[in-house]
Amino acid sequence: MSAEKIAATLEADIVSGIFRPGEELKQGEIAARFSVSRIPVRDALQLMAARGLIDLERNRRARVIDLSPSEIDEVYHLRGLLETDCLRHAIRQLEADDLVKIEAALAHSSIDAASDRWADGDWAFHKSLYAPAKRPRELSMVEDLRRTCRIHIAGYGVLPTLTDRWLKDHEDLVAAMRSRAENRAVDILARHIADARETLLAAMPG
Amino acid sequence: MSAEKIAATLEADIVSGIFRPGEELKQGEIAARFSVSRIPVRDALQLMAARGLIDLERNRRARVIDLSPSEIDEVYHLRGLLETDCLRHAIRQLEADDLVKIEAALAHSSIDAASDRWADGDWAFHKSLYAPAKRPRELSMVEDLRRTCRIHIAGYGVLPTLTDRWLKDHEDLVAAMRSRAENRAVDILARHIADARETLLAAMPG
DNA sequence: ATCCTCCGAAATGTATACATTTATACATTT
DNA sequence: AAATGTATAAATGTATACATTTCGGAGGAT
Repeated sequence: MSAEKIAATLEADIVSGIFRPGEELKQGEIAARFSVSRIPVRDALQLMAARGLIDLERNRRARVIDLSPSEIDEVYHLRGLLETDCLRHAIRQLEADDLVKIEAALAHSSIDAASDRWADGDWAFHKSLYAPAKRPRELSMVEDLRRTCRIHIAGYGVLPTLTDRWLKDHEDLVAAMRSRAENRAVDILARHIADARETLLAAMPG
Repeated sequence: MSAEKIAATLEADIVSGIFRPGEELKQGEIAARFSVSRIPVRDALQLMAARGLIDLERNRRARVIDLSPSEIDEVYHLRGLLETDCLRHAIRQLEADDLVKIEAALAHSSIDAASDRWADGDWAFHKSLYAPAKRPRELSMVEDLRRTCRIHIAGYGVLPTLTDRWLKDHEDLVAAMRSRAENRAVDILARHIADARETLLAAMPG
């Protein structure tokens, strides 16, 4: 079991809420769990820190990130900025087969909407929206920000309330994209993200 | 010598152009240079990878990042998006003592403009502009993007041509901030960043 | 009761030794 | 001459052992 696989397994545990924000991860326990020495575990922890899943300080135990409401607020602000920018440029470069993939992702995410995999489907859908912009670095930054949100959503046990509205937003987004209505699509997306922000902040203490 | 210090020293070498884009970093050589084993060197390399200085692949040597012109283009686009956003929010929350610090940073950066520390002074100045926005995460992302640019600027031996214009932009930015002219300040900054983009791209092959 | 101080247990950091994978040079073939 | 295959050298990955630092509770002073 190599560092990458250990990191991937632990990441799944964190975004699914098994490890919650602020929880400590001990090198020795992880090493025992995967039957390896602490060396590859240390590598795995550094990889996870690079992806923003945990905080690492020298000589201190690793901790799952635990953001304050104001930090969460900044993350959602950045998501609004970057995701609407991706969407704008996606619409400007949209081609026919892009829409086919978007429709497929929409259908897939609708099926998963009520299951515990809703977050995976949601990201796959949004990723398909942003893909035509061809901005790999920007997309990767969005992915990091969304992962940060997801860790807290899972950790605080937030269930998507308003699933109906959430699904309708997705459908409206696709409709706006099909008619190249850039500003309308951006407005829908901005409110969509603002709604998600409210839902998480409402569940957070402090 | 701990991982953090090794990483800091190597970072200084990379942003100063001693190690150039694409150059390989071998664990053994670094370990010998700092008189430590390869374990803390591996930690240092992971830290550097997290900050975007090098690329790390399993079983392969670490390499200083080496972006294509189109990737550089995306980085400057992101800088424009994030830095203008920081500037807007800074102006909206600007207070008297913020301007004092900005003036000081401007004076300092003007002194360093002709020396080989011009990039440090430039970042210190821009950081003082964005600080009033109180967006630590956004500022950190800007810092990462700027570091990426700086590695290539140093590696390709780009000297700031147009230093006069560059300094005038800084003065104009401060003037615009003092009069809370949000749109004017954003326009100056956007062109300022676009100029930097052109200067680097012109020096890059391909 | 609350706050220090100190000490032992436990966790992290590092060196060494060895295993595994990659890279370089050279021979062989087309 | 270019391309392919192979062996040797060199680099990276990991386990173990030990050094260093932190954490948590016992004990005493306020």
